[in-house]
Amino acid sequence: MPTPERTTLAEIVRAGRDLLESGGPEGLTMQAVALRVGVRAPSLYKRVRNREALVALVAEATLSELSARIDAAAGGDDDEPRAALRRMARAARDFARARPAGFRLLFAPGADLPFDTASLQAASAPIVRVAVRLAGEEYALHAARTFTAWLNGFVSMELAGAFRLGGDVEAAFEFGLDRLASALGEPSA
Amino acid sequence: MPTPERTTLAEIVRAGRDLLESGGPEGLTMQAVALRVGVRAPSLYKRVRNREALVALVAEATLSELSARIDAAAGGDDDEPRAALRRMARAARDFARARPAGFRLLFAPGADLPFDTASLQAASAPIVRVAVRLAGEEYALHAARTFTAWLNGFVSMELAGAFRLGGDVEAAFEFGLDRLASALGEPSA
DNA sequence: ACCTGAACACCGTTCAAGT
DNA sequence: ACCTGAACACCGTTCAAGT
Repeated sequence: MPTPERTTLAEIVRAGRDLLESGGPEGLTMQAVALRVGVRAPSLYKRVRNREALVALVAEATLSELSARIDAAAGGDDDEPRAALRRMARAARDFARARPAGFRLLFAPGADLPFDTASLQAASAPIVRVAVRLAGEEYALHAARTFTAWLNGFVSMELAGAFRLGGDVEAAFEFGLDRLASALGEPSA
Repeated sequence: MPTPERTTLAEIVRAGRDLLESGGPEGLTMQAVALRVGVRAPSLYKRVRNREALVALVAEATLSELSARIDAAAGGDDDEPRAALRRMARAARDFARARPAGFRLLFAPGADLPFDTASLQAASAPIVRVAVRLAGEEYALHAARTFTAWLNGFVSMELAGAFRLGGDVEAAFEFGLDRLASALGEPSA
């Protein structure tokens, strides 16, 4: 005798994301997720292999949202590359502030969350595209990695509260953005 | 009737660091730590408030070791600043590879591990010192933050396995190092 | 075919009782 | 003064039994 489905995978992932933001990683329990979607914990295992797999799905959903925001900020290909870089950096930083726990999950996995290579590629694509225009084909990947590393590092440290020596953090962000944009565009020394 | 101490805080923290590296964050359990130092789990609470406090101590010990390595790599004040920057970056990257789980703990805390501001200051000091020589007093802090953000971001992404678009990751590291050193030394645009 | 209560292993933490 | 077993609350996960 079939029983009607009382929830969906999408609903479960959404509940996971909400719980992650409101209660951190340790707030993301199977019981809390189950409660939110109106089911008992054992039922979750019909849709998801285990908690780790659910966390991976949450990470992937977060990455794809970040990816979409960066993409939207990238602008057209006729745009000034430095302006595009600035918009993408702001978009990523704003996203990290809106979803700090989700952002942390992305590049700071407990063990190593293997997100899909395709998702990672989609997220990098707009950055690589701007890097091509800025640094040229040959150095585009290096330039994109340098920019992404700086951006991810800056935002992570900001979220972790690691900037505590005084000074204007906002100005430091602008400084880094300016200098990187210049540096990436120059011919190699 | 006093009982002789069967372990010490230092021993407990060491056990915590070892377990973190061998089994990740979830391998760092109170029971495993207790077993290693030859005591039962409840006894740990004589030296440590709870697991979270122990993790904070592990993070702080890791930060201070990283700090020492960067300091050792900084070299004398008569040295070429770009060479010093390169040595410090290598030292940090080597450290992250030797203690990946510990490194992850530093800037990717579950909630927000509040490490001691003094430790943070000690860790930044050699970088700020080189930044002064490279960028001048006025922009030293901005420059140090830009460099640290890039370094931390690059190493974190490397550890997380986020560089998967092909290309030479080693060369990307050198590229970033070169371009940053140049960019930070230039007068502001 | 999905859902559930019951059960199990495991973990963090407290506490009264030992020495 | 430190250490311990026992106990409690909580979590992830499995599974037989319900519909």
